[in-house]
Amino acid sequence: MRVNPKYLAILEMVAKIPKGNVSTYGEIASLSGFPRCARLVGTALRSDVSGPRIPWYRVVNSQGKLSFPIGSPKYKIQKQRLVEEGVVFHKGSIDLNQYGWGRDLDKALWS
DNA sequence: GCACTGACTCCCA
DNA sequence: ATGGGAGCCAGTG
Repeated sequence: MRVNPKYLAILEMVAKIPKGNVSTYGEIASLSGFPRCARLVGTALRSDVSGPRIPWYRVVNSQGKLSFPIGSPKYKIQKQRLVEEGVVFHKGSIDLNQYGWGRDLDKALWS
């Protein structure tokens, strides 16, 4: 009810994002079994507003930025939340290469 | 039931 | 780097 099973997968995935890390909509979509359905993730999160239990703020777009208009209440909240978890905003953007979920490993290999 | 919109992403000019 | 177009699925009028 309220949410389709698909959403549950997405929400679960979001909930699995390690603290101090962030992920992208596309990433979540793929990991939850819906490649190219980034919008579904957004819709799912939006629909799941009912659940403060989901760390939706750990989800950012592929540009490493928040998907809300700058200055928007949600933007501020999300940003603050991330900062509190140790995520650093670099010029208004997050370094996915460093905080992206799963990217950190790649980075280690690359360095 | 159709059409538009939206917390997106990718690809090409 | 920037902008436009297509693709994806659900929610809403």
